[in-house]
Amino acid sequence: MSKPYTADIRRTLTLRDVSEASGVSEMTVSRVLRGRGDVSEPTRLRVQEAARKLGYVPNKIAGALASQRVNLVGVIIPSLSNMVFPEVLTGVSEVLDDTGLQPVVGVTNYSPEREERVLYEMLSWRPSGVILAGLEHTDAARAMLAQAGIPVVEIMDIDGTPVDSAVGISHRRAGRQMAEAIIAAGYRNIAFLGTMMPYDHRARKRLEGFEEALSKVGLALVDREFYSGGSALLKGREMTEAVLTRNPDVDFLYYSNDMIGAGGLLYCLHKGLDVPGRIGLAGFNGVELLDGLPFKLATMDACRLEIGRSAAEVIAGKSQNDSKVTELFPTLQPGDTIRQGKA
Amino acid sequence: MSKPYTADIRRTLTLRDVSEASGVSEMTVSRVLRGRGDVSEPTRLRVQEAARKLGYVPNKIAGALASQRVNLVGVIIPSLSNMVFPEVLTGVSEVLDDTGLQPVVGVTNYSPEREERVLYEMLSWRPSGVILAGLEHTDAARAMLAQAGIPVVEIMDIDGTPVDSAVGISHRRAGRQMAEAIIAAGYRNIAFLGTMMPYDHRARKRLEGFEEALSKVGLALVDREFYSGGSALLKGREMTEAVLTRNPDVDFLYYSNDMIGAGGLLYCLHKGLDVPGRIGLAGFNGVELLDGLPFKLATMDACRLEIGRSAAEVIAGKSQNDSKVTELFPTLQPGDTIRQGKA
DNA sequence: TTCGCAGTTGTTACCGCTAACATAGCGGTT
DNA sequence: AACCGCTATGTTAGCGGTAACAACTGCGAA
Repeated sequence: MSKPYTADIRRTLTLRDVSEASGVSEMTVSRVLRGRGDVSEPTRLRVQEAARKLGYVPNKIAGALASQRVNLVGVIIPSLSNMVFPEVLTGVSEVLDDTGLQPVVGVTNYSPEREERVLYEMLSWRPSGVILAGLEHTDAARAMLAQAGIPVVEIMDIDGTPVDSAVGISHRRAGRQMAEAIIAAGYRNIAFLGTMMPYDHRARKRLEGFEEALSKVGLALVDREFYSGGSALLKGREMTEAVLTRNPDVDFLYYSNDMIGAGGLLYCLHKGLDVPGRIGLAGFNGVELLDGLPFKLATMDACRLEIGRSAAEVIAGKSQNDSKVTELFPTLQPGDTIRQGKA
Repeated sequence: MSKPYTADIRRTLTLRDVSEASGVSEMTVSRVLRGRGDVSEPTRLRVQEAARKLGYVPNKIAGALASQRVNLVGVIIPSLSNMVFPEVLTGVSEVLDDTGLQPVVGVTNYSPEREERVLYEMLSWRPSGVILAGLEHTDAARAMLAQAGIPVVEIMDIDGTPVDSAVGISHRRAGRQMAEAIIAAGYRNIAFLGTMMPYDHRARKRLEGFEEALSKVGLALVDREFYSGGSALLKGREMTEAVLTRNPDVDFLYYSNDMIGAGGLLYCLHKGLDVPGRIGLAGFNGVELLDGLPFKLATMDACRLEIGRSAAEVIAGKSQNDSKVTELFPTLQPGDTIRQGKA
């Protein structure tokens, strides 16, 4: 294998090269390149021209060390294949874009140990702030966050105590709300279908809230089914089949996310079941992705974009919110899969 | 808003703190924390204990500056909401995980200017390598890459000349292959439905290859329809309706990606059209996401995971491949939407 | 003339860490 | 005893920038 990189003749460019090429001191070059004022127009142009011609790219490592300033914001999320986190990232980027801050993404795959490692790695770059999903972390991770001396925003969830500040929704409340809507619509034989991930605390909290609301009116889940891995759409289909075979009289299916819910919906439609008359369905998230489905699945949006935006605002110090916890309120979208009048 | 961060009393910890706490020189602490040998067992333990107790997190900025070594690899991709790039990232991570290298992701939104900015930003952190999607970049971006003196891998596409090395598939060939399969199956009135993104060069190349193969047998596209933005599933449905209304005799729909293809498929099924007898469909990518659909859409997988892996191997210097261009070969998955025997 | 002052440019001393080399300690040879 | 070679640890000099301050310029005011 050829390795031209180390053999490269020319050293890497430094301020000194630009300085020599333009006949001013390194300091002046530095000032020009950072857009600090107090540099005369002709000098500025000469320096810019020289930098451009040489193809100089500043060394932020040196810059950060000297200035004790790093324009990075760590964003730690469980997964990228979920569609919800990319959307959060979009919100974060939108806000950070005009602050000079840059998000750096780390992925944990829902593993607390991996989260700890990713966090350690990130903090070792001394970012200006950290945004991370969830309120549940290892003790070591919490300690690092507390020690770091930078703003920390825990996102998605507010049912718990943040290290510093939090932006999110109450998943417990979301589960409760959905249960109430389902009960109000007259469904009684309700099943839950969800992920098996022990570390998806938010799904767990939704289920807890859901069951709490059921028990308040003397109901309990008729069945529950869990999965892990694989294509969500397919799994939703399979799980739904399993539940309906086991319990043919189930009249509502509550899914832990929209993708498996969509799989279940396709299955029900395929089987010719009367949706939402004979059976109702609901998911969670409000993924735009599914807008093309023949039926709209009942869901609750998780305020993903807004969470990203708010979190970034807190980091950027733009937040007008004084409180350490920002609660957002998802709206229930009944779609076409919860019947409207009481049965 | 409260800002406890700057007001924090304790300075940030440095090697010196650990050094004092453990009674050895900073250099020895540095050696212990980096796992360099030549440190006696008792010293090592003492230092580790001190570091742990203080909650010391090394400063990689200083470390990188001193050692001229940065364990970061820039990965620049057009989008995260596409599901194909997260999968590439998975492949990259898998390989980098046991090399001590860390991917850092940048997103361009298919904008060359943004790509240039993101690249500049990344190079200013002096990464050990760069992986970026596509072979088309601004002149400035190419110049930076060439100057950087680090391995550069352009991924996804190999129809062109890479700055350094490339790993991907030939989208032109992929388009051609699909056209040949469609022609062989006896379809003749073929329409194309795709994205309007002027900078999605890979979709463009697939279409070019596709049309080339059509014209080779004296055929031409009967219709074409483009979209941008919105829910892919929904757009697929709408575009398909538009095409079939305009040209009721179209007997094959070639989509630039699986999501809009799935939308189209759902539309056709909903309309009760005979698929694949009366009309055939095909997409591109092989997204596992769609596995739960009632019909399997014909597609070609883009070797996403493998592309990520190979690219990372090149960066890590693990590639056994001597050549600068690694071509992967997608396989055509006929699914249920191309009829098998010739009509 | 002398001074002050704003605007511009240069000088110096680090930032926190590591490469490279220096040194100390120690048992074994000759 | 002098010397060797080894390992474990310390010392020194930066890495490439920037903060803070110093210095120089020209010009109007006193």
